[in-house]
Amino acid sequence: MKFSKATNYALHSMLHLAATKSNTPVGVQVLAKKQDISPTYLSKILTKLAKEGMINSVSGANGGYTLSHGWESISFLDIIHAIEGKSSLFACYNHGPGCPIQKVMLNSEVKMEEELKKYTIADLI
Amino acid sequence: MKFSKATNYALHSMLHLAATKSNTPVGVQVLAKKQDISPTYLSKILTKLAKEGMINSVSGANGGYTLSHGWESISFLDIIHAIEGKSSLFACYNHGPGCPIQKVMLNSEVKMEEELKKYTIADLI
DNA sequence: TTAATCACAGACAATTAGACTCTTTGATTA
DNA sequence: TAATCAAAGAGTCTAATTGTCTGTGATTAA
Repeated sequence: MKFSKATNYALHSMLHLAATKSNTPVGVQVLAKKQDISPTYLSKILTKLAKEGMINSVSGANGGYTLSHGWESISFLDIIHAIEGKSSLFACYNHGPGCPIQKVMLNSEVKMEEELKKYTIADLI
Repeated sequence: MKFSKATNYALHSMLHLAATKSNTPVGVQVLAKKQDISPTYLSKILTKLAKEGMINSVSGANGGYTLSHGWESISFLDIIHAIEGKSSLFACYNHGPGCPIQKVMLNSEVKMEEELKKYTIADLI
């Protein structure tokens, strides 16, 4: 029961891109070096964000990644969902539908998600 | 990023014990059969709960487990912590101390924990 | 008192998820 | 046209999860 490191890398990459005022793309090497991981691995993580339309990838020499239009409204929850998926954190196996334990667990999970929805990367700049 | 199955088994075992009105101990076989897992495995999970003082183990013939005195005040969070540990869900690796991302993550986690603290097994009876 | 029942502990095994690396491919542009 | 880049696939290594099997010692019902 932990957030994955990939989620950490994704959030920090987004923060880096947001802190970069200019619109010139930031290469995966730069982002990877700062986080001390391999470019190929980070590339995979960023591809997930790109598929969700949160960032744009620019191919070619001096290419890299830029934030997509409307990035200011991307929440923490959006980024987390892009990396970890959207399925709920708790599953009841034996009890049938309407499990009272699951109700409590889901309700608690929603409280966390509500909070994660409130914050955007833009709030940290 | 999922709660473990062990947590599910622990919560359901607690619910079963609480729903058993009599004070006679419930054997691990009974609890395991209902949840369709092996008694030895469930025994390991229940031992964790016993070490935290949430349940009592009764050895000998017709032994088993009973809820400990004061079980009504045991929260969902207590049970989850007993199984999953108490460390936080998110860790920042590269950024130094005072990472703004971590602040948001921890804050959100606290919201979930506050909710899990509100509910007890007794609330489900 | 003896045999059954139980908790408990430790060793072991299988499966899955996490955290990567390596290599190739294909697009873009300096 | 050669360098630079993203993207995709296969493969690897490790750790955690999810168990099972076996043995030991305590307790008690018969």
